[in-house]
Amino acid sequence: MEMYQAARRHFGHQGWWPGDGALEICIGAILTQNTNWKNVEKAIANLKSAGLMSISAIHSTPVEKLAELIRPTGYFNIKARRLKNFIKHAYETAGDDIEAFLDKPLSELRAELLSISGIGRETADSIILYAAGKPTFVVDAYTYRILLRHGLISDDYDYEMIKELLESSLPEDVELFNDFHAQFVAVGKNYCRPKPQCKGCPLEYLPHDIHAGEEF
DNA sequence: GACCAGGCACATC
DNA sequence: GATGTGCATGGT
Repeated sequence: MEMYQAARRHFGHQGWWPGDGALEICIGAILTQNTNWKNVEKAIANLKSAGLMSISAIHSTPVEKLAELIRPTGYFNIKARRLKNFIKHAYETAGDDIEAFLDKPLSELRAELLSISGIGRETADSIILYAAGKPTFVVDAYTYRILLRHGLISDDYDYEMIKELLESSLPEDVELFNDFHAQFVAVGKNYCRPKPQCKGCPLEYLPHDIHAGEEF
């Protein structure tokens, strides 16, 4: 919590997800896999201008055409398939109604998303938190790196362990989970690079010797 | 030119 | 279960 407050003082409220509507958030979550968000924005703009911002429209579009439109995100062939997989599942279970698709208990939705090829844990949690508005903590490469550098986890922590640590250390609150993850990304982009460049990091005064599992 | 970016599935041991 | 590899564009 202390870490969140320090970041928030520096960056302010982030107001994520940068996207418009639940379906666009789901699409963005898939397209941003291992990819800069700027490239995702271009791809989403391409989809929009092609009139492909509904489940049914994407469902009836050939995967080759989707691949061409999302080219800027990299991995475009595989991501086109992943997007189709997600859309096919949503279409078959909820038709054109993304809200209806997302409207189910968190654990059920998570299991369903994870069963789709191309939706892993981070993508599933991003969809659950930012599109469905349910309290799950999104762990990403920045989260791992920042917690590691602060000695809050060891390098053998996997995704579920980090998620558990954060969720058990914080009040279960959608707004908090939402903005905290956004703060992790803001800190990570600006200060916590793979090659350490921690100068000026708003978290740098925080103690680095706290042991994992303790409140912070 | 090297390195990085809000991962994931699959092969192999 | 852990480790390695392919996927690919665009910015610094």
